[in-house]
Amino acid sequence: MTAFPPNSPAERRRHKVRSLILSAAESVFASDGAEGLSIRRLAEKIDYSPSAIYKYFGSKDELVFELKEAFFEKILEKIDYIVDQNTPYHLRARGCVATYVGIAVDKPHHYAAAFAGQISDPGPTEDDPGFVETKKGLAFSVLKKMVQEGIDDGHLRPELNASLAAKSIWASCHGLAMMRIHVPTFPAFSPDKVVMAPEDFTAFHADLVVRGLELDS
Amino acid sequence: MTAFPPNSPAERRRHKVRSLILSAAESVFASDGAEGLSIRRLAEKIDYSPSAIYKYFGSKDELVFELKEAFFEKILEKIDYIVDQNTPYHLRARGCVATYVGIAVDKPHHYAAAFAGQISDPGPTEDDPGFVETKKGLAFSVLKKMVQEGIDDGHLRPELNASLAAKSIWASCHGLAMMRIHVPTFPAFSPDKVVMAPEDFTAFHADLVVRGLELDS
DNA sequence: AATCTGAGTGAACGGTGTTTACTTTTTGAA
DNA sequence: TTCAAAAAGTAAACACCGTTCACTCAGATT
Repeated sequence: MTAFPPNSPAERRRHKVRSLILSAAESVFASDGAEGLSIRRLAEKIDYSPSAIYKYFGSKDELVFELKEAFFEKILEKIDYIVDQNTPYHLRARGCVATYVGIAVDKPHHYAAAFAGQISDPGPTEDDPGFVETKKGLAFSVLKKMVQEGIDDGHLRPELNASLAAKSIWASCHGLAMMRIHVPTFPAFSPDKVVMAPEDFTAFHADLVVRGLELDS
Repeated sequence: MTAFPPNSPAERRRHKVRSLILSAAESVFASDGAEGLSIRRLAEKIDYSPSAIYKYFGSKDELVFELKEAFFEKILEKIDYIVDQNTPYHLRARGCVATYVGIAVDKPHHYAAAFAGQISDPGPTEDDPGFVETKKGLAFSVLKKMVQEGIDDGHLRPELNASLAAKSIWASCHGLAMMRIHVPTFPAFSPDKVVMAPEDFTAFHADLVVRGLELDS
């Protein structure tokens, strides 16, 4: 029905309106988040009726999902770029942490929303095989690859499992990002508001994370 | 106006209704989160009118805030108990991580909501001096105390700043907790769903975090 | 006994996401 | 070129939401 790239005039027009909706939504979402993004106000902004939007997106969630995926693709690209560089492992690792956290802090609503899906109440549910193709899943794969290289190079402890280690790193980065986003003055809150720029703290955090994996010296 | 503990019959009655609201809200909140907690349905559940609730709480946010604070007080208590034990530093540190993450996973809606305040868009805002008296702030102080002891005992690198180190640990724990909450199958997602119980992964994560602070051996 | 205070209520206000029935425009074929 | 079918767009309604306001009424105070 909707081919990409669009070749017929109809498809081109449709694609254009779709993009219009997405870009208007993007700007609102970036500053006000998902809660602040109202279908009605969005429609008004682009001079369409609210119901028109539903001809392009099945629901608000679906619209927001595209924004989140596009955002995480940007993270994926930057991480991928760093990991693929021909520099020592520990530099790349530190670069990943700084970049990841930096992007998250730069677009806090995007980052927080990207993880704020529904909360699974009970124990572990069955595995989601589609996760690996998610932007998040791909970003994880890249991270894992880097860790594996660190192990193979002899920089990291050989008994480490790359997948587990990467998950731990990811969690640590996620935590710092979320702290920066949700605790306004992190890491400089009272009582001992440490004199350290947020970027320097990120470097400090990265250092601890990397140290945890390194060979005992 | 409302004394505590209540001594007059009127105060006792008021306190009772207040508790009724809170406990009904607590059960809904625990299973459905803040979004799923509707003042109207809550009122219906306890056989009051929606407006009645506003005689006890200024807003839904205020009501939810009490639930979150009570929850984080529980975290604080447990962490405090562990830190004050007379066991080696590394045991207490690992215990803190496991306990913290365990509570968060056990009450995911509470934990996520406790951090899901408004997102501060721009750079660092001015410090919030009241943070230190928050339950979160108190929990941090306890953690910091433990790290300081680890440094003084000679278990951790002496050049470390206890406050910074504690913040890094906190962030790492927060990250794991949030991952467990928001990525349903973490840490066992595709493609290499590692055969490791979530609790064991928490222990692994704790190990890496602790290692990052330890003396080079 | 009269008054006043405060608990509780019903109805409304302004907002939300979404659906339905409808009109208008565009398309593609006879 | 005409005409039916498909698609784009819309207005109005549905079912919610948090919150406020004017109001009643029971219980405590004077």
